Amino acid sequence: MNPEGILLNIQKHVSLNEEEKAHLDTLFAIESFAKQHTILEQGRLCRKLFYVEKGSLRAFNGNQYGKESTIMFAIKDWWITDMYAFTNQTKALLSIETLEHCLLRSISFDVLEHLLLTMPKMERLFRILFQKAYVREQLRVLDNISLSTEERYLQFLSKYPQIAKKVTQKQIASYLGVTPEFLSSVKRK
Amino acid sequence: MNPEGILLNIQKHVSLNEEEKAHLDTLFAIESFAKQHTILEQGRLCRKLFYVEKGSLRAFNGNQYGKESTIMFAIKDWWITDMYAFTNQTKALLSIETLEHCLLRSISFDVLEHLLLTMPKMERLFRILFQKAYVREQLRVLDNISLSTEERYLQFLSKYPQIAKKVTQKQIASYLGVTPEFLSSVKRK
DNA sequence: CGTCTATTTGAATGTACTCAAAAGCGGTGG
DNA sequence: CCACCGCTTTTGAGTACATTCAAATAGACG
Repeated sequence: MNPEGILLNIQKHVSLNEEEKAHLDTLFAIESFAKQHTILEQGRLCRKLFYVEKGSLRAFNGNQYGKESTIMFAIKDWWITDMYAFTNQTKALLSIETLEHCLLRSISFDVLEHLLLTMPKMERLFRILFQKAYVREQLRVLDNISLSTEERYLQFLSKYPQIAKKVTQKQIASYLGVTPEFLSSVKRK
Repeated sequence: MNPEGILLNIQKHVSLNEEEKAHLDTLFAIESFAKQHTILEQGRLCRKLFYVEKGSLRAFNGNQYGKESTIMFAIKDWWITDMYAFTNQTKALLSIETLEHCLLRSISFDVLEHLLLTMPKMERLFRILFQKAYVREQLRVLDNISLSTEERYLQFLSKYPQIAKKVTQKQIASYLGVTPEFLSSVKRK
């Protein structure tokens, strides 16, 4: 059991005894992926929820013209999946790719559903995580509808400096919802 | 106990026995507000979470120049608060006002926290609600960064036809993040 | 009926995109 | 270690999208 990994992170929100830790450790599979690997492809069934122990990823939607919109980045200690498709067990709206070598923990929909029903602490954990995730997305919506591109860019840099270091300008542009050319001209300002 | 109200809605997600229903019914206060009443004012402490039994509301952020950005509307069976400020028990980023006469059920932060700790079914309920809310906001972010104003307007109409009937053009514009003048010209198309 | 606000319209300006091309940069192979 | 390749980033010109401001029109409400 990695003392720096998923178990320690879970314990930031709920307490676990040794038995529970051992049990959870068996439920989350360990998966390792090379840089530039697509772990979920848009259109496919989304079966797993991932926790990032090492590395970084990007979730994005591609439209019919090839334009990509980045929904989220994930780095160490973040959870990532296409939550819409995972929740409804339907075709993914998003693709998720590694930006570097990644060490992930994964849990399938069925195993998670069973875990939630049998371990109230996990309902609490995910209630807390989803509550924070909801607040985060709502604040991003507020940024999107109320701030200028320049303000949103600066906000992104100050809010996620660790992510900003790992991703390209083009990927940040697709997260902000502008073209790379325009983001470049905003920086020039 | 209103058979059409909050208890029935909760039971769409978790089962409740008579005792639990009676208990919950006492925890959610009944509040009635006139049209155009501000139930939460930006800058004030956000103490309560509301459930809408009747009526409709709007949550919005006003900036220093008086420009308003609408974060959400709520109609019958929706929950509403400034979730950021409620979660952290800090000053509200949002104001919430009634759009018509409203009948609400409310629960304070402290009572809810205690309820979550003592009644696992409520952790499950709110886990489910926050999960859906997270997905909804994430899809809205995707719309915001990937669609044109016209597409987002049509999406809003088809996704929330009941809301569209109750709100002004100006309020829809502030939800989409454009000026009322521009929304008007988009409709003219 | 009169007042207040929402909606529409239009002109002028600023913001953002498209397309094309040049410049920068990292990785790979010779 | 250097040269080349592919991709990212920058730059610029032309066009489309969106805002501001002002004024006219339409609707809602007391």
